[in-house]
Amino acid sequence: MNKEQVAAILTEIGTLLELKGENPFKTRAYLNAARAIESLDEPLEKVVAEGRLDQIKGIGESLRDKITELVTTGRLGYYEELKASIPPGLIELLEIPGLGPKRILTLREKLGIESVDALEKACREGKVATLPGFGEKTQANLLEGIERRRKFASQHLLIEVWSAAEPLLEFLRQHPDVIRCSPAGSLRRNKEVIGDLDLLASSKNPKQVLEDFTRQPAVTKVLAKGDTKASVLLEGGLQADLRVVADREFPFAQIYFTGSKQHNIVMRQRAIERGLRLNEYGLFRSKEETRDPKLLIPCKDEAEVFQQLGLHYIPPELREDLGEFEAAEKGPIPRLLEWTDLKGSLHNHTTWSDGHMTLEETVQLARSLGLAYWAVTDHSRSSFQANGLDPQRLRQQIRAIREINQRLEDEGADFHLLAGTEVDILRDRLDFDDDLLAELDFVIASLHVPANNEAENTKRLIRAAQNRFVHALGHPTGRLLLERDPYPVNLDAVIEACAETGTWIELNCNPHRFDMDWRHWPAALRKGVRCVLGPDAHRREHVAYLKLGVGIARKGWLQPRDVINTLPWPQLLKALQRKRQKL
DNA sequence: GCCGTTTTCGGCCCGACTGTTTTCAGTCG
Repeated sequence: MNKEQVAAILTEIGTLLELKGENPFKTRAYLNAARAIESLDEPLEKVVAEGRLDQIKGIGESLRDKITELVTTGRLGYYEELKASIPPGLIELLEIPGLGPKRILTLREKLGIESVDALEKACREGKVATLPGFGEKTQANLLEGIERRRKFASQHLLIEVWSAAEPLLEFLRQHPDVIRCSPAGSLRRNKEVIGDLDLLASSKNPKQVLEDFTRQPAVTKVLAKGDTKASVLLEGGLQADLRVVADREFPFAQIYFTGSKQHNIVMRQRAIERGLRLNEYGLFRSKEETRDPKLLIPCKDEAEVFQQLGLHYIPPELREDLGEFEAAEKGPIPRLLEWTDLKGSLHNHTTWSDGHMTLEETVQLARSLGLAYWAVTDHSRSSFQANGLDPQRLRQQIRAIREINQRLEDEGADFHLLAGTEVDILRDRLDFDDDLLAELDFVIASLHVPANNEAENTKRLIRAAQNRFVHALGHPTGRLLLERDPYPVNLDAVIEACAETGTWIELNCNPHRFDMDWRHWPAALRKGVRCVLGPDAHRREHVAYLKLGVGIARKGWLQPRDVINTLPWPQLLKALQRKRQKL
């Protein structure tokens, strides 16, 4: 059983315990352990075999034994008994906003409700409103929650949430009563998938700001509105929360509402260790709960708050409690990749396969962005659904690209178009022979038709990495966010093979993919693997994906030196030759 | 269930909002 599977079971145990009304800290212990297992950068079997499980922070005696049982036998008696004791429909009930373990228990005991359907029926019959702790309003809200859940996804892609956030941020920037404003939550942390949109503002007149916020054109319903906070629903079902604080409180609120939750727990803990108290209103010289301005340690921005807690500044993207504290204690966090570091783009399509730009339009676009190079990597013939090129068409395309480059050179332009391919990784070989691949400047190899078998997929990817003409592996897990899980593959082994052969791995910047996942990059970097940031651009507007991808790359701790397409043209040429000479 | 230069027991981050209540429980983030 691999890390992801073990983590999923531990998380599920946490949820089941929550439903049982167990001690919430016990629930949290399971969720913490799941996270700890997930972020392990060595094989779980190895840690178990060497008896090092309980050296991991958050895993004690009991969890050590349970994880060992899972890894060695593939089963866990405790989990199976727990699961059998709870009707499966209850987990779904927990997803209805407004329902937690206590109310679910009441619904179950008084009305025998154990599923969303049963709840809906009871609400419609008016039975729920009669229960203690419930009322007409709660009943109506539950019904609405059920309907909304049916109609809209509860999770949204980063790109959708940014599009919704931008007009709201613009409204805040323009508002006469707003002093400072900022995105917050998982949006500011650039998570690939987001639950709801969090915004923060400072003002002397919060009531007015909140009032005007709830009247924005995109708002379809006001869920809550108080003196400091409002929640609304936007078109498309996305929930947006705005919190308004005094300007003095802004940096503290920014830290608090940016999260993550786990990151904040450590921050508060650090404050307590120093005899201080941290909340969204400030950092106070007090052990007691307080908002007393006389005890406030004033900070003008987030960096000063971190400094007070003995830390260098931690960029929002890294605030996941996945190693940022250890790093920020030791010294400054390295400068992470920025959009302006990119010198070119290496994974792109044209009208020759399934793209919507011609070669000429591609050149125009890339030059208008000030890029120094751009690789054309159309699909290979087996991707017939994408109008993949056969060897003859690819050779034609290479000639066309060489002609364009000749013309650019004659014009004295400082721009280069690379001839490349996104070659399919087939069952037993690549879609093009080595002699054809050797004619290309850049080769990225992708698995588009995976097997339903981890060993098989791993083998295919490793074989592709071992080919001396393959520069990079494209979107190495094939996941489509909110649509399709990654295909089964042993990524640790693939990363190992890429490290050995000097093969780069793509961080595909298509917002549906963001593949390879940011969580795997720190381990890959430690092994010496480098990254290609690929927009996988099929249309003109897809170049914007590069910018989004930079946000994800930052979550993976990628620095400019780790990313191939930050290299200036002459160095890129050398880097492209290296593997062919080495193997 | 985890954890410990204040602790091996008693903590574990903590405040806002809603709705059902007449002072607060439950949920949420």
